[in-house]
Amino acid sequence: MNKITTIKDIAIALGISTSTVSRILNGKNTSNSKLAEQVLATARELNYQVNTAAKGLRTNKTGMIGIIVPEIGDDFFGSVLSGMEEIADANKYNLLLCQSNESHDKEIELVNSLIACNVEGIVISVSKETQSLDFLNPFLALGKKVVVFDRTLTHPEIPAVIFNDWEGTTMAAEHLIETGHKSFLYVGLDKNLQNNKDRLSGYNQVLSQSNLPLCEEVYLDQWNFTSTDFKEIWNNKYDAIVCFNDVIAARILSIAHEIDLKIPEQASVVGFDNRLYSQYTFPKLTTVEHSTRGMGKHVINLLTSLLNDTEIIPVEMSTELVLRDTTIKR
Amino acid sequence: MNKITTIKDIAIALGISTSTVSRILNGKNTSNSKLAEQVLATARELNYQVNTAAKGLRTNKTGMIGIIVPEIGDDFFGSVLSGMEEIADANKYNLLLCQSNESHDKEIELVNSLIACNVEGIVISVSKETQSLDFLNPFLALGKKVVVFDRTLTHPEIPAVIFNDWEGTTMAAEHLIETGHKSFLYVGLDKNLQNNKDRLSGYNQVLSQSNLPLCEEVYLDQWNFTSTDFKEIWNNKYDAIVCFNDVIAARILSIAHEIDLKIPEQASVVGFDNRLYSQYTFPKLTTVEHSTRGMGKHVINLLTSLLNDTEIIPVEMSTELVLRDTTIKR
DNA sequence: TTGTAAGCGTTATCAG
DNA sequence: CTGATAACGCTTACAA
Repeated sequence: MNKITTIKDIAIALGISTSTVSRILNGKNTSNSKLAEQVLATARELNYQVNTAAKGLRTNKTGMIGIIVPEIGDDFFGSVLSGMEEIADANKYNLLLCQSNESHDKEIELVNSLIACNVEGIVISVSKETQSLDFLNPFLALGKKVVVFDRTLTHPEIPAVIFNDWEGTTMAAEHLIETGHKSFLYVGLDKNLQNNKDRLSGYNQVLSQSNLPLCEEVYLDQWNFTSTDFKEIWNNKYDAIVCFNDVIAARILSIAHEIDLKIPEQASVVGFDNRLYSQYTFPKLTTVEHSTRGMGKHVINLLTSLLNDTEIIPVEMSTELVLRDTTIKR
Repeated sequence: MNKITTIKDIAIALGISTSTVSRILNGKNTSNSKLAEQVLATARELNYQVNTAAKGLRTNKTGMIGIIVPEIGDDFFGSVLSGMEEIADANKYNLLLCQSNESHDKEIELVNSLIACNVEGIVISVSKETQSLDFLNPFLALGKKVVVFDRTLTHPEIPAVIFNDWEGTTMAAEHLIETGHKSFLYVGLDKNLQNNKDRLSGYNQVLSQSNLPLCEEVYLDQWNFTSTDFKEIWNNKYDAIVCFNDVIAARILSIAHEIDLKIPEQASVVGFDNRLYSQYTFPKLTTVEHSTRGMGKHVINLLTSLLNDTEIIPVEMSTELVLRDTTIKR
C-alpha cells in the first residue's frame, strides 16, 4: 500500500526544503524557473495532490461550501445543485451536500457539522418548519458567509436568491385574461411560503387591474389529494386553474381524466417550473419557466464573490411563459 | 468576529490539559465522571465543534466520502443521492458531491481532487466515455475503497451495485406474452451500457422460451429523436414497444399522440424506472420499478462496511412490475 | 488518571 | 531566493 505523496517527498527527492517546494507549488517564486520546472515535474511524476485539510488548517481556507436542502431527491433541487456544482467546480470549490428532510432540528445539527468541516460558506434552502435564519448567527459570527435561496426568510446579513415569481405569474395572468378567462382557482401547497405569496399576488394583481374577482385559494398536499377532494373543490365554478407548481398541475391533469373534467375545454390549467415531465402530461402543460440551473449558478457565484470580494458574474435567471396545450381561448 | 472554539479553549477554561479534554470528548476516560461532565458542559456552552480537518490530519480518518455521478440534475441520480445521504448521515459520514458531465478526463481530475480532500472512499457511476476502472488504481493503492454503482464496469477490487435489471424485464416480458403480444420493438439508449444488455436480454430470454421472435432493437437519443424518425421505425410492425427507461417511453407516448398511433390499442408500451412522471403521462405508463433510494442506501452501506470492517446491513432493492394503462390484453 | 511532547502536511515568518 | 522553525487543532505514546 503506497503512502500518499507530500511536499516533503518532493523536497527530499530534489534535496531542497519543503518551504521552497510549497512556494513554487503556489506560484510564489517568480524567478529560478529552472528549479520551478524540476519541482513541477517531480510533483507530476509522483502524482502529488495537495492535502487540503492540512492546507486549510494552516490557511483557514478549505475551499469547501456546505449545501443544505430539504430533499436532494426532489428534481427541482437536483437541477439547482447541478448549476451549483458547475460554478463551484470552475472556482475550485467543493460542495458538501446535506439534506434536512424538512426538519429544523436537523438543519441546526447540519450547520454544526459543517462548522466542524470548516466550510467557508453555506448555501441553504430552508425546511418548512424553519421560522427564522437566526440559527445561522453562530456561523456568521465566525466570519463565514451564507446565501439563502428559493425557500428564503429575511435576515440582515444573508442575501437571498429567489425567482421573480411575481413576474412569471403576471405573464400567465395576462395571457389568461386576454384569452377570455374570468374565474380563477389558485391551487397552492403552503400558504406561508414566500414563493406562494409572490405567485399568488402576481395573479391577483392582474385580476384586480382587470376588474375581475381575485383567485379563490385552496391548499393541497401535492402528493396525496384525491380526485373526490378535487371534484368538490372544482364544482364547475372556474375556467382557469392556476397552480403553485407543475407537480400539482400534473396531478390535477391526472385527476381530470378520472373525474371526466375536460382540460382545456372546461378549464385551462397553468403550472409553474417547467419541469421535465410537464411536456409528457396529456395535454401538455402550459407553465411558467425559470432557469433552475441558472439559480444554482447564481447562488454559488454570489457566495464565492462574498468570500473573495470579487465581482458577481451575472447569470441569466429569466422567466417566461411556455404555452402548451392546457390553455385555450374562450 | 468570534474565533472558533477549540479544545484548547476548553482546557484553559477548566485549567486542565488539551489531552485530557480530547480523551474525554472521545469517551476514552472511563472514570472521573465529574471532570467529564464539566468538560462536556463547557464544550456545549462554548458551542465547541471538533475540527475534522485537524482530526483527519492526525488520524487519517476524515469521515468524508466522494461521490462522482455523470449529472446531478438527472432525477435518477438525485433519488439515489438522497438514499446515500441518509445512510452516510446515520454513519456520521459527509458526502462530497461531484459531477463528471459524462467526461472521463473530468473523472480523473475529480478523483485527484478527492484525494486532495483526503476522502476515505469514493462511490462512482461512470461516464459514457469511461472504458475501464483502472484510473482508480492510484486511489486504491492508497488503501482507500471504491464502490461503483448503476453504470458499472468490472474491476477485481471494486464491488459493483446494480439493479437486477434482467429480473425486471423478465417480469414485463412474461406479462406481455401472457396477454398475447407477439412482436417486440426494443428502444434503447446506448447499446454498450451493461444495463442495456441486461434489460434487453431479460426480454429476449422469455421471448425465445416462448418461441417468439426476439426484440428488434433500435437506439435513439432520448432527448432528440423526432416523430418522423419514430413513425418510420414503428411502421405498424410491432404490438409491444419496450423501452430502456421511462424517459424514452414518455417521449414515445408523446410522439404517439402526434402520429396518431393509439396506445395501448395499437401497441402496448412498457418503460423502466417508475420515475415520478410516469404516472402523469397519458395513458399512465406501465413500467418496471426498482428502488433508487434503496440503491443509494445500499451503496453507502457497502462502502462504510468496507471502511470499518462492519457487517453490511441488508437493504431492500426489490424490482416489480407496475401495471398502468399503456398495456392491454390482445 | 493526567500532563508533556511529538507529529499529521502545510504555509508564514524571519533570518541568512 | 532559500531554509529553518513555528504554528494551525487535534490525537496519542510515553512518562509521571
